[in-house]
Amino acid sequence: MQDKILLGFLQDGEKTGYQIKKLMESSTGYFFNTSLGSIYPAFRKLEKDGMVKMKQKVTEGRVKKLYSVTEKGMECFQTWLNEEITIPKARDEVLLKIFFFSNLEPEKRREKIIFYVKQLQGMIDHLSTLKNLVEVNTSNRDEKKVNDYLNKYKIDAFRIEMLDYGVEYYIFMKKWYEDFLNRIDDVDKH
Amino acid sequence: MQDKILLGFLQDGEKTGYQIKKLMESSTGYFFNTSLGSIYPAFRKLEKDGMVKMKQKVTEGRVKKLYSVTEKGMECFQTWLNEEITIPKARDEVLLKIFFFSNLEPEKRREKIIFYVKQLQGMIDHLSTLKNLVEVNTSNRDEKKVNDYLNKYKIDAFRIEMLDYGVEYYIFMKKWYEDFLNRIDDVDKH
DNA sequence: ACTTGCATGTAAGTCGTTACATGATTGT
DNA sequence: ACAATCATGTAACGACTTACATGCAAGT
Repeated sequence: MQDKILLGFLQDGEKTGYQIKKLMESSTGYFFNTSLGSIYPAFRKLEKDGMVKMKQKVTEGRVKKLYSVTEKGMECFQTWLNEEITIPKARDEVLLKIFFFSNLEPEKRREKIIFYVKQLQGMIDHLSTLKNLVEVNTSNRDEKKVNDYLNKYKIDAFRIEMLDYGVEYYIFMKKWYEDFLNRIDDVDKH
Repeated sequence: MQDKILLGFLQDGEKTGYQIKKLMESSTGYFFNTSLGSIYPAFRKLEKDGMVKMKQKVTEGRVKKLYSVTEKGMECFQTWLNEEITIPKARDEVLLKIFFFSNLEPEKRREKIIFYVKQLQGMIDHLSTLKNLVEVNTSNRDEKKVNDYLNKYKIDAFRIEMLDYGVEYYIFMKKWYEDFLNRIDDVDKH
């Protein structure tokens, strides 16, 4: 999957590993983010397999390794995009803790959930801000400015959709945990 | 995390690795499920670290290795349960594909989403059935039967909550993807 | 006789992280 | 001068999966 995200980010032109890391942080960050320590070796492997080609370039005294996707890499990426999509495992540690919540004192349970709801609110705020930022920058009358903005951050309709999904997802979770808190409060009052 | 789920399942008595695998399939399965190939080595490590102790028992000609949690294991599990809970990364491959959806033909995009929505419905049906099964079995007048049932599958209020979360979670996703489908249909009509 | 389920285990491989290491440039 | 950011890389480690390997018991 690591390799697919790299090929994906190279679809609109050559980039360095560091650049991709920065793009990831500002876009896929909330659901997918990989460390530089796994990006660089991944690029080496992709190059070995003929999926990407590397071009060294010296800019402002710095040696940069620009990677671009090859024909073979394009095919590989398309194949992956075309594969049937299946439900992934949630692998959510929070759910696991709640599954074992009977082993924790009632007070502590409440504490944990209240703290978690606060964190979820923070995430909602953060993603909403990002989404608003995009909306403000794209509602400008100056079409050139809008396009420059969209291009700089590689934003398209689907990437905005992913921001929307993030907001809605965390709103759902927050609501569920708030209701859950009410339910366990009722139980504990007995 | 692997080790924590094992310690968690041992909280209500000694079990074999195989038993835990079965319990996982019928309870945490939809959000957490590990293979036997990682359960057995994990138990060995836990034993080496003094978290669990093993007792060999011969039942019906079969040699079983029953693990039980030690004092140290109890502490370790409690510490884990008490740690502040933080938002985990979603790491959802589906989101990643949609992020790169502009590289796929509009028709294929629709196909993928329609297929995914069907799968989500299947998941909703599956978890709803499980939840109903629990509800039917616990609405019995015979209290002994109810307790036997709850005990057999190690069900408590929180484990039922986790089933509820699963149902609600997949309903949320299904709705979002259905709305998403309508939105991309509108865009493609231009 | 055969398949399914119970029960355990190992080996190879994939995937990813953190920590360490280096060094240049840019802003304060 | 100093910190932050740009830019790349390696080593050690952790977590987990699949495939392989074994063997008994129970049901059909």
